[in-house]
Amino acid sequence: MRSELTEKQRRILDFIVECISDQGMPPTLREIAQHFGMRSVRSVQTHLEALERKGAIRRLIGKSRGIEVIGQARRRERGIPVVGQIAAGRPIPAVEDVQEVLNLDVWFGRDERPFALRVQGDSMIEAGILNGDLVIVQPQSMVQPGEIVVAIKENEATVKFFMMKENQPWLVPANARYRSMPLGEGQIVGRVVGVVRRVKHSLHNLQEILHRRETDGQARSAQ
Amino acid sequence: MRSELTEKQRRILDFIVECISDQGMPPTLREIAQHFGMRSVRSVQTHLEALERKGAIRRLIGKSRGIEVIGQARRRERGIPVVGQIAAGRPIPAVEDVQEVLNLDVWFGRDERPFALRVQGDSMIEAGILNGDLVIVQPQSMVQPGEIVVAIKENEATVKFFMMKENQPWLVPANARYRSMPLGEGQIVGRVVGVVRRVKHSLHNLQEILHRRETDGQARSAQ
DNA sequence: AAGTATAGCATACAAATATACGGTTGTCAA
DNA sequence: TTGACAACCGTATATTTGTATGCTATACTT
Repeated sequence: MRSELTEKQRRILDFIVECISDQGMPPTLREIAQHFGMRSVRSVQTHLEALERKGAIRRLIGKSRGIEVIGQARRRERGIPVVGQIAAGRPIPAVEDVQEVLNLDVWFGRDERPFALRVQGDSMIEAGILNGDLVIVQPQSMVQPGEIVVAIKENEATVKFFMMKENQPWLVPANARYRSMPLGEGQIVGRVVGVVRRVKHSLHNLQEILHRRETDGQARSAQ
Repeated sequence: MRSELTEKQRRILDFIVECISDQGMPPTLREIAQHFGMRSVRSVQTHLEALERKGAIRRLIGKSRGIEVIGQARRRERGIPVVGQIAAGRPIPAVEDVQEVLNLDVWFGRDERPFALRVQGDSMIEAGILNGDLVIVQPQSMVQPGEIVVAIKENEATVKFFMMKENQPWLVPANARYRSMPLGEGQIVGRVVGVVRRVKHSLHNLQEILHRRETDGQARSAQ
């Protein structure tokens, strides 16, 4: 759909999105004309008509700044495009096809008020949850076995797998160096629906992995 | 600052924020008047003047819909609160102290146009990047050893650790079952600055971890 | 050759919109 | 009482803005 757009039309659409993003509202026709050095509103008109015809925007008739960008890049002004393919040989990674726009609000249904919790420790490392990660928690008291949950036990919040053992609820870490424990008096706070991590640069991670591999290799050759 | 606002002024400010959030642009004076059943724009004028005087908004003179909401609650309409402590014994997990508001845009400086890429395979599993995860990629051609990078090699995008070996760039997986490979003709697309995962519910993960632990335990007792 | 889409120009006009000036009615503190 | 607000109404005016017409030129398709 967006591929049908002309270069000019695409640039105008980008400008509209940029305006919404930067100054909080769509531009007027004249602001668009001015930005592109056009001396006539008519030019902008035809472009907007084309954009509307191609389904890229919707226009609120009569309203000032009545331009609404349709599609994924809709109202949430900023998002990170999720690409399906990136092509080699392009100057800057050319976004081949934008599959969706990454946005936390949309991802984790914002309606039910989730919250984020910073993970301390490596008890869930085998589930891909590292020390320092943020887990997105959906508050709920009922959870299913196999779900990753946040529970409060002895006044401390912990992230663990949830499972039933002998009809009793248990909290199971994803790290062989930790032990499972019964939920007991603890209470389920919610279910982990997402993980967000900001990757920090440190040689440490790589070195640790290489080291582990070496020792692993030695162990194998020793056997 | 907001506490100085009148009830009416606060409601008008809320309406403005709501408009920006819902229809993507601030309201006109008349839209505000209509919403509150006022029959004169003048009333809205005085309210906006008061709001501006009290520092809640800024006005772009002459511009239609030229209202800009100032302050934290500005344009980032929605975010997920990151909590430091959640308390036991509260009806709904009481957010004790909100440390920050999770927002992808803020987290991964949006200015430099990062994009997201869905990871296929488990070659980075030891770095906590699982199959299906989204990695946030900051486009750049120069990277440091130890950084997780996205590279294109043989027309395929891969996520790997980057390192120098014998003065040559190498791509190193975080999974002992995969092999390192020289970058060779491949090219660096960018650096992984973040990981975002939507946790799917499946017993599989837990079962796999429990199974691994069992076999691990047997191996230990065998030694 | 005719039609259609793109990309411009210029101009006119009506509707939308912000702004300005003046007035009324309360409340509250000095 | 006076003064300073808050919260309204009404009206007038200038500006902004969307919409409507008409024109030129190029490229492409049928």
